[in-house]
Parts: sequence; C-alpha cells; structure tokens
Amino acid sequence: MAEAEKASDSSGGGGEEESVKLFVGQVPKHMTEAQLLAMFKEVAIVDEVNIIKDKATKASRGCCFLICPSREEADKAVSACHNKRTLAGASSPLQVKYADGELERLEHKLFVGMLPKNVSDAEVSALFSQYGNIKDLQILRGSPRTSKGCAFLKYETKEQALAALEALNGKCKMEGSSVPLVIKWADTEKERQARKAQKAQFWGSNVPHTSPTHQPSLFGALPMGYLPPYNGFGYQHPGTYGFMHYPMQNRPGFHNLIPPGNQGNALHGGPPDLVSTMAPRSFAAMQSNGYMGSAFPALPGFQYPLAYPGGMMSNRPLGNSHGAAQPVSMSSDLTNASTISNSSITMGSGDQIEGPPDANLFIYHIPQEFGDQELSNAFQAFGRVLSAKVFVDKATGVSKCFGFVSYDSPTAAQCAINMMNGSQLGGKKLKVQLKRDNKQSKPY
DNA sequence: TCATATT
Repeated sequence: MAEAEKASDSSGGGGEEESVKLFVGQVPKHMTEAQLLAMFKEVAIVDEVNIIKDKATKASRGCCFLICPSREEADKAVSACHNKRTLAGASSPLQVKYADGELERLEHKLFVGMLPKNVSDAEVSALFSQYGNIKDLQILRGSPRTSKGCAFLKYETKEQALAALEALNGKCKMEGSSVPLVIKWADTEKERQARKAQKAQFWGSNVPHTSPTHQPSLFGALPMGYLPPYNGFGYQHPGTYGFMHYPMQNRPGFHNLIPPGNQGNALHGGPPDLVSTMAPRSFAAMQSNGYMGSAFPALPGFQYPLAYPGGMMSNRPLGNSHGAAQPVSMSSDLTNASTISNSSITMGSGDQIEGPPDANLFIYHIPQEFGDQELSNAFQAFGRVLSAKVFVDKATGVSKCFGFVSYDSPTAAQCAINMMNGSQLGGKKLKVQLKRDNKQSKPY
C-alpha cells in the first residue's frame, strides 16, 4: 500500500531538485560575480554565482557559492578548479567543494532508531525494501550479534526515503521490540558538530578560560553564531506526526517527527537544556590570581619565561639590543606602559594580513586560552605585528594551539624566532618558525 | 603541526 505518488507530488517537481550548490574559497575579495561566472563557465555549466558577503559591510568575504544544474557539472567544476589554480591576490589555491549539507541533501539518508537489539540486516532490508531500492544500509552494532538499536539507510531517491519515513515512523514495531521504529532524516554534519559543541559545553571540560579581555560569558568559547545554544533539535515536539509539506528542494532542517515518549537514542539524544545548568566559571579564579589588577591582565596562565625578552607591558625591557622593543625611558610606570600596549592591541589581531616573505611566523604550542589578541601581545615586542591568528576549532570554539603572526619585516620575524622559540609559555615550550610558503607559483 | 570562510 505504499503510495509513492503522494510523496512525489509534494516535492514540487521542478528541475531544481537536481541542482547542486558548491562552495568556493580563496576568491579574491575584489572579484565580481560576473567575473567568477565567466571563469567557471569555462569548465562547467554554472547557473549562478553568489558571492558571500559580510552582512554588515557588504564586502566580499572571500568566498562564493556556485549553483550547477547537476552533480555531473558540479563535479566538473570541482575537479577542474579545486586546488588547481590560485587566483591573483589569493594566498592559496581555489577551494571548490560541495556546500555544507549539500552532499547529505543529495543522499536521502535516513536514520532508523528503536531497532531490536538482535535485528539482522536481512530483516531491516526486507522491511525497507518495500519502499524502494536500498543503496546502503548500516546497522550500528556493538558486537556482530547485537545492534545498538539504530541504523543509517540510503535509498536511490528522496521519494523512496520519504515514503518509508512516512509509512514506518512511529507506526511499525519490529519483531522483538515493544516500541515503534523512529525514522528521521539523518543529521547533517553541521547538526552533529553543533551537538558535539553543546556537549562539550555541557560537560564543562575542554573549555578554555574565558579570556579576561572579553566579557565573562557562559559561552565565551563558542562562536557568536551559536548563541543561544541549540535546544535539542525537535525533542520537544511531541505529537507532531503530521506530515509537513516538504518544501520544494529542501528537507526540513529540524526533525519533529519523533513520537511522544520516545527518548531518541544515544547518538541523537542531547542534554535538553544547557542554559539552566551552566554555572559561571573562572570569574573568581580571575580575580584571585595575581595578575588581575596588575598590568598583566591579558595573559592568563602566563608564566614569565626565562627566555622572555622582557617588556610585555609592565616589564621593563632588559636593555635588549634588538631595536623593536619600546625604549626604556625614565618611566616604567604602569599607566604609561598600558597605554602603549593598549594602543597596539587593537591593531595586531583580526584580519589575516600577510606580511612580506619571511616575515610570517607559524607558532605551535600556543597556550589553549590564548586568543588572537594574546598572541599578538606576546609577539609585539619584536616588531610591528600586522596580524595574529590563533586557529580555533569551528565546532567547539576550542583553540587548536597553533597560529600565525605576521610582521612587516623579516628582521622582526627572525628576532621573534630567536627570542620566543623554545620559550616557556603556559605549560609547553613554544615552537616558533617561519611559515611555510603556501603560494604555488607555477613552475612552468 | 602550516590558513579560514557556508548568503
């Protein structure tokens, strides 16, 4: 009694279903959509180019989307361009890939929960084959004979997947189970990452100290976009069995198809509410540590390195011979010192300006709690810092402990290497070296 | 352990 018809007419029937969105990185900010379109049209059919712009300033963010009419065309664009050529003004080759969630959108992947523990592939196959050809079935197992109660499943078409979802979700108990199956669209990568990030927050582990240069925030470690945190996709929509009209090409972003009383499953269950369980952290610690209120506020966990060249804010430079540090005049007075550093604080971080060749540093073992600003501060004694960037995990906001510092001169960079490489910052020894050259200049 | 970004 499977009515595949019903499914197909709710999906609009436009040819758009087939089109594929690609993400393109390393696009020089000055390029126009028309220029990009012309360029990409040389290698594939491209319907549209959309430059991704800053919401506020409308300036290009250095990347764009391409809309291709089919996967074939999209793949042509990817293989012809990805990592293949560097546009004038870019620092590394074009990055061309499926936009976030796009691959998954095309995959029609379903999540199946509440499977019996002892279910076999054959049983699941038999049940789901009623609705279409199963392209891929993966039952998550603890051991060969026991399932974890869930599976991922792909059909050839979205209509088939939708038919199975509508026919079985909440309505079908498999032999050996007292609860009905739960079927939903599998989470996208983004949803998984968001959930992971939330879990990290929840457990309070792995979260760097809130930097004293920012307002203390419960979510200081997360990118702004994650505020407020996800509240558990669709977990509180009991009773929504109604089939929403699936809009044209996009499946719903959130899943409200879980029957009431169903707890979900280990993979998809998340803490329902984080906000109320979060406790402010690290404020007291900050106030009681010796640095707070001194002229050393921006460097939590900083231990005066023996090798440290002096001059971080209030410290009098050690009469060093490299001309970069502020000259020591009669005053090592705090007000004066902090004025100096405050004025340079605002310029060194943020944009990723590259300096001239050999003026850019790669730094590893940066203390976890350092942000761009702290990195910049730590390196400003050796020359003019054009930019300082600590890399951060996109999903969790946690520092990856490496970053880049760019100076305006190779001399400054070399000086920083001499003074900072191997010095003790936080727990580990800093590794400071010249950044590898990324540009692929055509050998021929 | 060497460069992001997803309207």
